[in-house]
Amino acid sequence: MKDITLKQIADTLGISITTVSKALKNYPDVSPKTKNAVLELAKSLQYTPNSFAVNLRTKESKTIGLIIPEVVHHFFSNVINGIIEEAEKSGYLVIILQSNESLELEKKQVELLINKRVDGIIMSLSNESNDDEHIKEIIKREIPFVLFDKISKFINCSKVIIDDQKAAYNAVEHLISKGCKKIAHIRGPVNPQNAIDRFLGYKKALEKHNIPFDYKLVYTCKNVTFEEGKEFAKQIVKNHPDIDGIFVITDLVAVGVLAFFNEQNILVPNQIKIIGFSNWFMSQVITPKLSTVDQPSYEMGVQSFNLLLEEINQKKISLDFIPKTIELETSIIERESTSER
Amino acid sequence: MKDITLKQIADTLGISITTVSKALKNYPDVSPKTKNAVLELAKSLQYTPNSFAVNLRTKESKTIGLIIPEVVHHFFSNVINGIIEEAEKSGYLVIILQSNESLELEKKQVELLINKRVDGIIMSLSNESNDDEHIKEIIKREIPFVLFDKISKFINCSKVIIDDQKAAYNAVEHLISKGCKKIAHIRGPVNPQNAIDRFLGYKKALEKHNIPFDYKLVYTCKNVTFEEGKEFAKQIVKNHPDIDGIFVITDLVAVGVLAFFNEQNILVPNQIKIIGFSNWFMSQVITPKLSTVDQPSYEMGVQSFNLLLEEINQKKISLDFIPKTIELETSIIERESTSER
DNA sequence: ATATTTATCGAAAACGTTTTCGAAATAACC
DNA sequence: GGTTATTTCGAAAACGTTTTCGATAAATAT
Repeated sequence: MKDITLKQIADTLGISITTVSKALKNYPDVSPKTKNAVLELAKSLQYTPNSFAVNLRTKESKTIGLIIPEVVHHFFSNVINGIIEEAEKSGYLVIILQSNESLELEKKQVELLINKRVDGIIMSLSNESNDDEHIKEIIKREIPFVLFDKISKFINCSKVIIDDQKAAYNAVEHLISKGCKKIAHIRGPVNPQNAIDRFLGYKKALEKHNIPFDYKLVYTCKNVTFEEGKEFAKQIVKNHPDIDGIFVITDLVAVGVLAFFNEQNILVPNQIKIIGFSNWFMSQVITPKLSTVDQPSYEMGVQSFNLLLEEINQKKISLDFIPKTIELETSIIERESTSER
Repeated sequence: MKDITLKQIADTLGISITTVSKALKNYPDVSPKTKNAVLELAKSLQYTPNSFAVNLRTKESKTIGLIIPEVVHHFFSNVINGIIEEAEKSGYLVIILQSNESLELEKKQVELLINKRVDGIIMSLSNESNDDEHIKEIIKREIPFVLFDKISKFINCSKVIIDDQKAAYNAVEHLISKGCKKIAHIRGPVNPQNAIDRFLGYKKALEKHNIPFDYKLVYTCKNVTFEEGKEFAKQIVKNHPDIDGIFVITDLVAVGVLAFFNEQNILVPNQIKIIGFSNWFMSQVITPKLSTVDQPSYEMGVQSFNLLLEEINQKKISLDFIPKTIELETSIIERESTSER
């Protein structure tokens, strides 16, 4: 059961490898008769070109790499979905690697992909990551490169993002419009840009509506987990029993907050209103249903791939490619956790 | 910014490509002096072998393919996680493709991976899939192949599974031990083996405890969604108000059931007890906390890859490989939804 | 008729590596 | 001294494709 090669087709047909190759690729300089003969034989033999040889010859593998903090995550798994499906439309396959939010591991994964010689890399930075050496290496080697969601402002490359600051601003303003006077913020880790921006949006909304900012009302997640949500909720009611609204960095943590309030029979939205971020599927399933900011995760995947593809194709022609940034729209989804009463 | 090749190292050192290659691969027939020179230069030039050329020459790509019904799924995303991490330990990368529960798409994905000449394929069958042509093609081509979770009994290949029938039996017996007398089953689609086995386990447990089996108490999911869970819960209370226990094919659907009961103020576990399957993270977060069957998803990924690796290595030596089946343990996780009252 | 265009083909180089096998040089032996 | 082992190296083939470019034959034009 050996693989069929051009040579075998050429030999059985008594023609050259060149002609066979040309026939299969529809070159104009092969007669209809021989072309048909080749096509027929190739089909009956189930010939498929040896991709290893094609890769070597064409210097591309029709494979891209994707590095994300974690696969088991409602947001990222939806992005994966978008990337995989969009890539397949253009004949690209996707290799997925995780950084587990570790800079060290992220570096290793980048190295793996570079050595693998993927045609491009899509990435969302780990919490520890900024414009480090491994990223510079990607840029230096002129490997098509797109960042999404968790980006760094200092990296000059194509990006797919949302306006985290504006989205957060809107979320907090939503709380205010529902009558909240004292609003806490459970924010993401200190480093990632999106956590910073959401925090800034929170602060800005307070200022805008003349609510004094109090850094004691800001709680900072380390691992962004359900458990952290529960823990911070506990601290919030203990330290600031008069708080009537919380803006939470992401739905998973917000669900933790809700879980604690449910246990303690603290009424949401009556006593405290909660708004999350990212519109996780589960947030409309729990009680009370969680208000949130919709972040188009699947669409982010689609756009990220298309941006990468553009760069791949552009760089085949000329190396001077101007990075582009696509900003996707978000929207407030109002549910029970912020209803008026 | 051209890639470094063996030839360049050879030329600058005034030696042959052969010797450079040997030095890098630690062949015994190269003197310590030249070896060091090569190693040093290679390092300073950041040489990495061109994987396209290596693939062509060695006929392997250190890449495997993974086909699953869907990425955005608590069970499968955990399996992905296990496979990716385990594969990386052995220097393998993973290409992920989805079948979206469609046989047609699954066939296409298999074809893509075969043409890509991956070193092996790990797969969980779509609901529509049995022992079809595309699977036979994998076997015929002697591509290392592992099925996990959603398998077919008629395919002779390595497998990683759980004993669905036994697990379901235990789940239903758990309900009975908690006092349930009339137990409904929301089952998976008709075709998949695991849905069949779980149904059989349900039936067996009833028989064993002298509870008459009534096919009217079996509800069959089409899409296995949250919404279906809600809908079936509605039907159940309407058609059989005296039911006091439900065994649900998977946690997501069971959460739907709980959501409906919450809305209707039907008390769980007091009026009806519920047990799910697969131990989704969310099931311990909702109210009431869902009892379930723990299915080791991450471990399934790890074992699947290791089985595949075994087959890959074995087939390098000799083509007659005897498929192996690994059966992983499950356990009942008792939470609020089946507590005594 | 010859000159020129057009249609059809194939030789050969190239992509970068791995590995076999033989050659050369050196060391060891009697 | 010559013979045999040992060490160290490199030529060359092979993996299977793509593409350039030149060659031949046929068709058209002059």
